Amino acid sequence: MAKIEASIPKGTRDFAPEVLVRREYIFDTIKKVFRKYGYQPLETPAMENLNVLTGKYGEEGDRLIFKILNSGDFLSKVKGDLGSQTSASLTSQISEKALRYDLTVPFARFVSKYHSTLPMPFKRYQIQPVWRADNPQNGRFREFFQCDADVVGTDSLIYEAELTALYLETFQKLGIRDAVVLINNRKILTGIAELIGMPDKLTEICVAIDKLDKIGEDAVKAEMDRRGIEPAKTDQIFEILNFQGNREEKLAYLKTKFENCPTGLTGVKEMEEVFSYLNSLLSNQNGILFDLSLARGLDYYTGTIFEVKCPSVKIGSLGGGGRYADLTGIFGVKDMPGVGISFGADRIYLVMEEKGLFQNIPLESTQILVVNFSEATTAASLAALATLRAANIASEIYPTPGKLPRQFKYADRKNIPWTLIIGEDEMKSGNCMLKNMSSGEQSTCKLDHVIRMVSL
RNA sequence: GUGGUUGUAGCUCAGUCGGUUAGAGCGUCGGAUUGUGGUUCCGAAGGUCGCGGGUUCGAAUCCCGUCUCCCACCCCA
Repeated sequence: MAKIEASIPKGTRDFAPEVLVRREYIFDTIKKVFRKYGYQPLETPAMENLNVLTGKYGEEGDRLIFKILNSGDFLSKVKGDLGSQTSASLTSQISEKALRYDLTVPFARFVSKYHSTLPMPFKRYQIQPVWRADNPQNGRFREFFQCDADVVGTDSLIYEAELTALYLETFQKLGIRDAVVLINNRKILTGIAELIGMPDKLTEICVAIDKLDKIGEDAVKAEMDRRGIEPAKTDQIFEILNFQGNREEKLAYLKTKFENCPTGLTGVKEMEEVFSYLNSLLSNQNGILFDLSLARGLDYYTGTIFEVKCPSVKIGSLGGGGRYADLTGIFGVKDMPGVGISFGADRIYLVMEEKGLFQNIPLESTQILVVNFSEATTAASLAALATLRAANIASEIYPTPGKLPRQFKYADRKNIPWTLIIGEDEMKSGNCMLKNMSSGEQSTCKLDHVIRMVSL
């Protein structure tokens, strides 16, 4: 039989046990905080109908959606001559399903389908993989996990403050102490676009200034020029973006700028409201930064926008989110505003690894390895194993009798902290021997003493 | 999707100008060691040199294609 290469698709990963233990620690931490803030779990299918996904992420986004071929002889159903098709016309005929690209659109679909039966406002969290046909890079994969929390059915800005607090608490719990939550408001950016007389260029402006911290002011200005924004207007934009001051000073400055700009003023007022809630909710707000240059590329955001950065590690953002005025309109359900955030678990992992934050997470799963001393003692060892498991102690037995060194090595490899030996001598006296694998100390005792020792 | 880069044992990497049987360390396995591992010593296994084609008397080495890794762009977590 021909040998098949044991490779996996580009940008995907196997998660070995020692990696997965750490990933699960991240997911568990996030999940616990989500629940503590009142968010309920949701899962949706890996695949969605293609028309649910297309057009939601811009032209670039459509290109990055993984499509699934129809079943059966899909080519025979193509209308007209195969050779004269474009990729787009062919795709729509041979594919009607695709892998989900994010968790927000499937959530919107879910809410649209079940809104009449859901408690409103509906708060859900969702931790599942998503797929993008992007080229991999550091911290970028084709299959990766998103951890989203959203609340829909309300435009209360209390949730903006709540999600900010949720972000900070989670990163504190994970040990990423220098994580910074950047906050801005799309209406302020809209105001700026109106101020310079180019409201139709909002998306271009956002895409360009979103790169500010990555490529610098000069490069952003050059990009704005390419995108059809005159240098004089760009200078006007930067005059506002570069304003130095604390929250209150920034807001006061913007108010004077937006004197004749209702949209911009609304943005300022929303920020004021969010900050007032935050003042009640959080005593320490060091990790929150009102950043006028925060823009975010996605166009469905209409109000507050968030992004989490870790300044000490060279990697993209660790999370992001924002408020959207209309989540479900495309599915025919009106008046469903919402706000949500997302954690990038894969990048959080890389940051924690780089900072050495996994040291304190125990790698072991099994607590006791029961040594399989000899054929004569296997039965007694199995009985002890059953007792340990009945006492809720994670334990396992070595499969083949004999060769103590090999059994100890196995315990080492799996980071098992204790071994339990029942040899001929112990069996006769009705005892067992418990060995601490890191200190090497061992003592003979009764099994129920072992249970007490290890349960400590 | 565009451009650059990388690929040799399970892992990290040598391999000269194209030349006989492709090496090392670590790891694995066996033994020293039939009641004690993480130390030591001895020994062994393990390779379609990413894959496919081409040039050549001869290719890990040169050429083309392709896949993958990493990097940049686009975009994003």
